[in-house]
Amino acid sequence: MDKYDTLKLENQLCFPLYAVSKEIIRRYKPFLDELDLTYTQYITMMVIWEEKCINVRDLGHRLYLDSGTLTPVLKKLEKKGYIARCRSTEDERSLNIYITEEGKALRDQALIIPQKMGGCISISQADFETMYRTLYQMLDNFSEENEAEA
Amino acid sequence: MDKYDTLKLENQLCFPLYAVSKEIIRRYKPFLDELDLTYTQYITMMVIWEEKCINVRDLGHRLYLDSGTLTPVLKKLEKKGYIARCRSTEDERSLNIYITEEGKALRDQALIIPQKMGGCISISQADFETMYRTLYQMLDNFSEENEAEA
DNA sequence: CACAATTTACTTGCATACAATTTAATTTTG
DNA sequence: CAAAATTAAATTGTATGCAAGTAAATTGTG
Repeated sequence: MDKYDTLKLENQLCFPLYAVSKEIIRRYKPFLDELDLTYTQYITMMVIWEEKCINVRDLGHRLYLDSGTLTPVLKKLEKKGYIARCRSTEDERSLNIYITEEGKALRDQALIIPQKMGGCISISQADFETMYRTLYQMLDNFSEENEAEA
Repeated sequence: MDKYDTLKLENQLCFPLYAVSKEIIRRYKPFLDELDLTYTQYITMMVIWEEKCINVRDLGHRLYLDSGTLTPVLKKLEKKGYIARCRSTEDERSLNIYITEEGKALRDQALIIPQKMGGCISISQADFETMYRTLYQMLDNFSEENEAEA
Protein backbone atom coordinates (compact mmCIF):
# COMPACT_ATOMS: atom_id res chain seq x y z
CA MET A 1 0.00 0.00 0.00
CA ASP A 2 1.63 3.11 -1.31
CA LYS A 3 0.72 6.72 -0.60
CA TYR A 4 0.78 7.32 -4.36
CA ASP A 5 -1.66 4.52 -5.23
CA THR A 6 -4.40 6.96 -6.19
CA LEU A 7 -2.07 8.38 -8.85
CA LYS A 8 -1.56 5.07 -10.62
CA LEU A 9 -2.95 4.80 -14.11
CA GLU A 10 -4.40 1.40 -13.33
CA ASN A 11 -6.54 2.82 -10.52
CA GLN A 12 -8.34 5.31 -12.74
CA LEU A 13 -11.67 4.77 -14.44
CA CYS A 14 -11.30 7.73 -16.78
CA PHE A 15 -8.20 6.37 -18.49
CA PRO A 16 -9.68 3.09 -19.79
CA LEU A 17 -12.81 5.00 -20.82
CA TYR A 18 -10.66 7.42 -22.78
CA ALA A 19 -8.52 4.66 -24.29
CA VAL A 20 -11.41 2.36 -25.27
CA SER A 21 -13.34 5.21 -26.80
CA LYS A 22 -10.35 6.19 -28.94
CA GLU A 23 -9.62 2.59 -29.95
CA ILE A 24 -13.20 2.03 -31.08
CA ILE A 25 -13.19 5.28 -33.05
CA ARG A 26 -9.95 4.17 -34.69
CA ARG A 27 -11.68 0.98 -35.79
CA TYR A 28 -14.50 2.99 -37.32
CA LYS A 29 -12.05 4.88 -39.50
CA PRO A 30 -11.52 2.41 -42.39
CA PHE A 31 -15.28 1.98 -42.78
CA LEU A 32 -16.02 5.69 -42.43
CA ASP A 33 -13.25 6.48 -44.93
CA GLU A 34 -15.28 4.70 -47.59
CA LEU A 35 -18.05 7.24 -47.02
CA ASP A 36 -15.57 10.10 -46.66
CA LEU A 37 -16.85 10.83 -43.14
CA THR A 38 -14.98 11.38 -39.89
CA TYR A 39 -16.35 9.99 -36.64
CA THR A 40 -17.55 13.43 -35.52
CA GLN A 41 -19.25 13.99 -38.86
CA TYR A 42 -20.82 10.52 -38.56
CA ILE A 43 -22.41 11.03 -35.13
CA THR A 44 -23.52 14.49 -36.24
CA MET A 45 -25.25 12.95 -39.26
CA MET A 46 -26.85 10.35 -36.97
CA VAL A 47 -28.72 13.08 -35.11
CA ILE A 48 -29.63 14.98 -38.28
CA TRP A 49 -30.93 11.80 -39.91
CA GLU A 50 -33.27 11.35 -36.97
CA GLU A 51 -34.38 14.93 -36.57
CA LYS A 52 -35.05 16.34 -40.06
CA CYS A 53 -34.49 19.85 -38.62
CA ILE A 54 -32.44 20.80 -35.57
CA ASN A 55 -30.55 23.90 -34.50
CA VAL A 56 -26.90 24.05 -33.47
CA ARG A 57 -27.68 24.46 -29.78
CA ASP A 58 -29.85 21.34 -29.56
CA LEU A 59 -27.41 19.39 -31.70
CA GLY A 60 -24.66 20.37 -29.28
CA HIS A 61 -26.68 19.16 -26.31
CA ARG A 62 -27.30 15.82 -27.98
CA LEU A 63 -23.65 15.33 -28.91
CA TYR A 64 -22.00 16.98 -25.89
CA LEU A 65 -20.18 19.32 -28.28
CA ASP A 66 -20.15 23.12 -28.36
CA SER A 67 -20.55 25.43 -31.33
CA GLY A 68 -16.78 25.91 -31.49
CA THR A 69 -16.52 22.28 -32.52
CA LEU A 70 -19.78 21.99 -34.44
CA THR A 71 -19.57 25.07 -36.65
CA PRO A 72 -16.60 23.79 -38.70
CA VAL A 73 -18.03 20.26 -38.81
CA LEU A 74 -21.38 21.54 -40.09
CA LYS A 75 -19.72 23.73 -42.70
CA LYS A 76 -17.87 20.68 -44.01
CA LEU A 77 -21.05 18.61 -44.12
CA GLU A 78 -22.76 21.46 -45.98
CA LYS A 79 -19.88 21.60 -48.46
CA LYS A 80 -20.27 17.87 -49.09
CA GLY A 81 -23.94 18.50 -49.82
CA TYR A 82 -25.45 16.42 -47.02
CA ILE A 83 -27.03 19.25 -45.04
CA ALA A 84 -28.33 22.80 -45.44
CA ARG A 85 -27.65 25.58 -42.90
CA CYS A 86 -30.33 28.26 -42.64
CA ARG A 87 -30.95 30.95 -40.06
CA SER A 88 -34.26 30.54 -38.29
CA THR A 89 -36.88 33.08 -39.40
CA GLU A 90 -38.39 33.28 -35.91
CA ASP A 91 -35.05 33.82 -34.19
CA GLU A 92 -32.23 35.03 -36.36
CA ARG A 93 -29.65 33.98 -33.76
CA SER A 94 -30.56 30.36 -34.27
CA LEU A 95 -29.15 28.27 -37.13
CA ASN A 96 -31.30 25.41 -38.38
CA ILE A 97 -29.78 22.33 -39.95
CA TYR A 98 -31.73 20.40 -42.56
CA ILE A 99 -31.00 17.15 -44.30
CA THR A 100 -30.67 17.22 -48.13
CA GLU A 101 -31.58 14.52 -50.62
CA GLU A 102 -27.90 13.56 -50.83
CA GLY A 103 -27.86 13.39 -47.04
CA LYS A 104 -30.80 11.01 -47.10
CA ALA A 105 -29.08 8.86 -49.71
CA LEU A 106 -25.97 8.73 -47.53
CA ARG A 107 -28.06 7.20 -44.76
CA ASP A 108 -28.62 4.08 -46.84
CA GLN A 109 -24.94 3.79 -47.64
CA ALA A 110 -24.15 4.21 -43.94
CA LEU A 111 -26.22 1.17 -42.96
CA ILE A 112 -23.17 -0.92 -43.67
CA ILE A 113 -21.14 0.80 -40.92
CA PRO A 114 -22.86 -0.62 -37.80
CA GLN A 115 -23.03 -3.94 -39.59
CA LYS A 116 -19.28 -4.04 -40.21
CA MET A 117 -18.43 -2.63 -36.78
CA GLY A 118 -20.43 -5.37 -35.06
CA GLY A 119 -17.54 -7.79 -35.27
CA CYS A 120 -15.00 -5.25 -34.00
CA ILE A 121 -16.26 -4.94 -30.45
CA SER A 122 -15.89 -8.28 -28.73
CA ILE A 123 -18.16 -7.90 -25.75
CA SER A 124 -21.12 -9.97 -24.59
CA GLN A 125 -24.65 -8.67 -24.89
CA ALA A 126 -24.92 -8.67 -21.09
CA ASP A 127 -21.74 -6.63 -20.65
CA PHE A 128 -22.90 -4.28 -23.38
CA GLU A 129 -26.18 -3.62 -21.60
CA THR A 130 -24.61 -3.21 -18.17
CA MET A 131 -22.03 -0.78 -19.44
CA TYR A 132 -24.61 1.08 -21.51
CA ARG A 133 -26.80 1.61 -18.45
CA THR A 134 -23.95 2.83 -16.27
CA LEU A 135 -22.64 5.19 -18.96
CA TYR A 136 -26.02 6.83 -19.50
CA GLN A 137 -26.50 7.08 -15.76
CA MET A 138 -23.24 9.02 -15.61
CA LEU A 139 -24.24 11.21 -18.55
CA ASP A 140 -27.57 11.96 -16.87
CA ASN A 141 -25.76 13.01 -13.71
CA PHE A 142 -23.44 15.24 -15.71
CA SER A 143 -26.42 16.84 -17.48
CA GLU A 144 -28.09 17.55 -14.15
CA GLU A 145 -24.91 19.18 -12.86
CA ASN A 146 -24.71 21.29 -15.98
CA GLU A 147 -28.34 22.38 -15.56
CA ALA A 148 -27.71 23.22 -11.92
CA GLU A 149 -24.75 25.48 -12.61
CA ALA A 150 -26.63 27.31 -15.38
CA MET B 1 -38.86 -1.27 -35.70
CA ASP B 2 -37.09 0.85 -38.25
CA LYS B 3 -34.55 -0.23 -40.86
CA TYR B 4 -32.35 2.65 -39.67
CA ASP B 5 -32.39 1.66 -35.98
CA THR B 6 -28.74 0.62 -36.06
CA LEU B 7 -27.84 4.19 -37.08
CA LYS B 8 -29.46 5.79 -34.05
CA LEU B 9 -27.15 7.49 -31.61
CA GLU B 10 -28.93 5.87 -28.69
CA ASN B 11 -28.14 2.38 -29.99
CA GLN B 12 -24.38 2.93 -30.01
CA LEU B 13 -21.98 1.99 -27.22
CA CYS B 14 -19.12 4.07 -28.56
CA PHE B 15 -20.96 7.35 -28.29
CA PRO B 16 -21.64 7.29 -24.52
CA LEU B 17 -18.08 6.06 -23.98
CA TYR B 18 -16.76 8.99 -25.97
CA ALA B 19 -19.09 11.48 -24.27
CA VAL B 20 -18.46 10.27 -20.71
CA SER B 21 -14.71 10.21 -21.24
CA LYS B 22 -14.78 13.82 -22.47
CA GLU B 23 -17.07 14.98 -19.67
CA ILE B 24 -14.83 13.47 -17.01
CA ILE B 25 -11.74 15.02 -18.58
CA ARG B 26 -13.54 18.37 -18.60
CA ARG B 27 -14.11 18.01 -14.87
CA TYR B 28 -10.43 17.33 -14.32
CA LYS B 29 -9.54 20.63 -15.94
CA PRO B 30 -10.07 23.10 -13.06
CA PHE B 31 -8.00 20.89 -10.75
CA LEU B 32 -5.31 20.25 -13.33
CA ASP B 33 -5.16 23.96 -14.15
CA GLU B 34 -3.87 24.59 -10.64
CA LEU B 35 -0.87 22.38 -11.46
CA ASP B 36 -0.58 23.82 -14.98
CA LEU B 37 -1.08 20.35 -16.47
CA THR B 38 -3.37 19.13 -19.24
CA TYR B 39 -5.08 15.74 -18.99
CA THR B 40 -2.67 14.20 -21.48
CA GLN B 41 0.30 15.59 -19.59
CA TYR B 42 -1.22 14.26 -16.35
CA ILE B 43 -1.64 10.65 -17.50
CA THR B 44 1.82 10.82 -19.06
CA MET B 45 3.27 11.92 -15.73
CA MET B 46 1.37 9.08 -14.02
CA VAL B 47 3.33 6.51 -15.99
CA ILE B 48 6.64 8.33 -15.58
CA TRP B 49 6.11 8.63 -11.81
CA GLU B 50 5.71 4.87 -11.67
CA GLU B 51 8.51 3.91 -14.01
CA LYS B 52 11.52 6.10 -13.21
CA CYS B 53 12.81 5.47 -16.75
CA ILE B 54 10.76 4.56 -19.83
CA ASN B 55 11.19 5.08 -23.55
CA VAL B 56 8.68 6.73 -25.88
CA ARG B 57 7.61 3.45 -27.45
CA ASP B 58 6.71 1.78 -24.15
CA LEU B 59 5.06 4.95 -22.92
CA GLY B 60 2.97 4.97 -26.07
CA HIS B 61 1.89 1.39 -25.49
CA ARG B 62 0.85 2.14 -21.93
CA LEU B 63 -1.12 5.26 -22.93
CA TYR B 64 -2.43 4.11 -26.33
CA LEU B 65 -0.77 7.15 -27.89
CA ASP B 66 1.74 7.33 -30.74
CA SER B 67 4.93 9.38 -30.99
CA GLY B 68 3.12 11.98 -33.07
CA THR B 69 1.10 12.84 -29.98
CA LEU B 70 3.72 12.11 -27.35
CA THR B 71 6.70 13.98 -28.79
CA PRO B 72 5.15 17.45 -28.34
CA VAL B 73 3.69 16.51 -24.93
CA LEU B 74 7.08 15.28 -23.70
CA LYS B 75 8.85 18.39 -25.01
CA LYS B 76 6.42 20.53 -23.01
CA LEU B 77 6.95 18.46 -19.86
CA GLU B 78 10.69 18.78 -20.34
CA LYS B 79 10.35 22.55 -20.74
CA LYS B 80 8.42 22.70 -17.45
CA GLY B 81 11.30 20.83 -15.84
CA TYR B 82 9.43 17.69 -14.79
CA ILE B 83 11.25 15.20 -17.04
CA ALA B 84 14.52 14.74 -18.92
CA ARG B 85 14.71 13.32 -22.46
CA CYS B 86 17.90 11.40 -23.31
CA ARG B 87 18.77 9.12 -26.21
CA SER B 88 19.53 5.59 -25.08
CA THR B 89 23.22 4.73 -25.26
CA GLU B 90 22.51 1.12 -26.23
CA ASP B 91 20.10 2.06 -29.01
CA GLU B 92 20.34 5.58 -30.34
CA ARG B 93 16.89 5.33 -31.93
CA SER B 94 15.30 5.03 -28.53
CA LEU B 95 14.54 8.06 -26.36
CA ASN B 96 14.51 7.53 -22.59
CA ILE B 97 12.36 9.63 -20.31
CA TYR B 98 13.52 10.26 -16.73
CA ILE B 99 11.78 12.00 -13.86
CA THR B 100 13.51 15.08 -12.37
CA GLU B 101 13.46 16.29 -8.77
CA GLU B 102 10.83 18.86 -9.74
CA GLY B 103 8.86 16.06 -11.33
CA LYS B 104 9.01 14.11 -8.09
CA ALA B 105 7.86 17.15 -6.14
CA LEU B 106 4.93 17.57 -8.52
CA ARG B 107 3.78 14.09 -7.58
CA ASP B 108 3.06 15.22 -4.04
CA GLN B 109 1.14 18.23 -5.25
CA ALA B 110 -0.83 15.98 -7.60
CA LEU B 111 -2.12 13.82 -4.75
CA ILE B 112 -4.92 16.32 -4.35
CA ILE B 113 -6.29 15.62 -7.84
CA PRO B 114 -7.74 12.10 -7.32
CA GLN B 115 -8.96 13.29 -3.94
CA LYS B 116 -10.89 16.21 -5.42
CA MET B 117 -12.12 14.22 -8.41
CA GLY B 118 -13.60 11.54 -6.17
CA GLY B 119 -16.76 13.55 -5.66
CA CYS B 120 -17.17 14.32 -9.36
CA ILE B 121 -17.96 10.82 -10.56
CA SER B 122 -21.22 9.71 -9.01
CA ILE B 123 -21.10 5.97 -9.51
CA SER B 124 -21.32 3.10 -7.03
CA GLN B 125 -18.27 1.03 -6.15
CA ALA B 126 -19.96 -2.00 -7.71
CA ASP B 127 -20.67 -0.20 -10.99
CA PHE B 128 -17.12 1.14 -10.99
CA GLU B 129 -15.66 -2.34 -10.68
CA THR B 130 -17.96 -3.88 -13.26
CA MET B 131 -17.24 -1.17 -15.79
CA TYR B 132 -13.52 -1.27 -15.02
CA ARG B 133 -13.39 -5.00 -15.72
CA THR B 134 -15.30 -4.74 -18.99
CA LEU B 135 -13.19 -1.81 -20.21
CA TYR B 136 -9.90 -3.59 -19.57
CA GLN B 137 -11.29 -6.73 -21.18
CA MET B 138 -11.97 -4.64 -24.28
CA LEU B 139 -8.51 -3.05 -24.15
CA ASP B 140 -6.93 -6.48 -23.85
CA ASN B 141 -8.81 -7.66 -26.91
CA PHE B 142 -7.69 -4.59 -28.84
CA SER B 143 -4.09 -5.18 -27.82
CA GLU B 144 -4.27 -8.78 -28.98
CA GLU B 145 -5.66 -7.64 -32.34
CA ASN B 146 -2.86 -5.12 -32.65
CA GLU B 147 -0.28 -7.80 -31.87
CA ALA B 148 -1.85 -10.12 -34.42
CA GLU B 149 -1.72 -7.64 -37.28
CA ALA B 150 1.90 -6.74 -36.48
C1' DC C 1 -40.23 52.28 -24.94
C1' DA C 2 -35.04 52.19 -23.79
C1' DC C 3 -31.42 49.86 -21.80
C1' DA C 4 -29.33 45.97 -19.58
C1' DA C 5 -28.89 41.10 -19.52
C1' DT C 6 -29.04 36.96 -21.98
C1' DT C 7 -28.71 33.87 -25.78
C1' DT C 8 -26.85 32.01 -30.18
C1' DA C 9 -23.45 31.02 -33.20
C1' DC C 10 -18.96 32.34 -34.78
C1' DT C 11 -14.06 33.14 -34.18
C1' DT C 12 -9.53 32.65 -32.09
C1' DG C 13 -5.95 30.32 -29.66
C1' DC C 14 -4.13 26.28 -27.76
C1' DA C 15 -3.56 21.33 -27.13
C1' DT C 16 -4.34 17.10 -28.60
C1' DA C 17 -4.88 12.72 -31.83
C1' DC C 18 -3.71 10.12 -35.67
C1' DA C 19 -2.22 8.80 -40.44
C1' DA C 20 1.48 9.11 -43.44
C1' DT C 21 6.09 10.30 -44.37
C1' DT C 22 10.93 10.99 -43.17
C1' DT C 23 15.37 10.16 -41.02
C1' DA C 24 18.57 7.73 -38.47
C1' DA C 25 19.90 3.50 -36.19
C1' DT C 26 19.73 -1.40 -35.79
C1' DT C 27 18.72 -6.07 -37.18
C1' DT C 28 18.02 -9.58 -40.57
C1' DT C 29 19.45 -11.99 -44.72
C1' DG C 30 21.59 -13.64 -48.73
C1' DC D 1 30.09 -8.46 -44.60
C1' DA D 2 26.72 -5.52 -47.45
C1' DA D 3 22.14 -4.62 -48.87
C1' DA D 4 17.44 -4.99 -47.49
C1' DA D 5 14.13 -4.85 -44.04
C1' DT D 6 12.74 -3.21 -39.72
C1' DT D 7 12.30 -0.12 -35.88
C1' DA D 8 12.05 4.39 -33.20
C1' DA D 9 11.09 8.94 -32.93
C1' DA D 10 10.15 13.19 -35.19
C1' DT D 11 7.66 15.83 -38.65
C1' DT D 12 3.72 17.18 -41.50
C1' DG D 13 -1.07 17.68 -42.51
C1' DT D 14 -5.82 17.32 -41.19
C1' DA D 15 -9.57 17.24 -37.89
C1' DT D 16 -11.17 17.75 -33.71
C1' DG D 17 -12.33 19.79 -28.79
C1' DC D 18 -12.73 23.37 -25.58
C1' DA D 19 -12.25 27.95 -23.32
C1' DA D 20 -12.67 32.66 -23.94
C1' DG D 21 -14.07 36.44 -26.39
C1' DT D 22 -17.09 38.73 -30.09
C1' DA D 23 -21.18 40.28 -32.61
C1' DA D 24 -25.91 40.20 -33.55
C1' DA D 25 -30.54 39.21 -32.07
C1' DT D 26 -33.81 38.67 -28.50
C1' DT D 27 -35.69 39.02 -23.90
C1' DG D 28 -36.39 41.05 -19.48
C1' DT D 29 -37.00 45.27 -16.71
C1' DG D 30 -37.63 49.70 -14.90
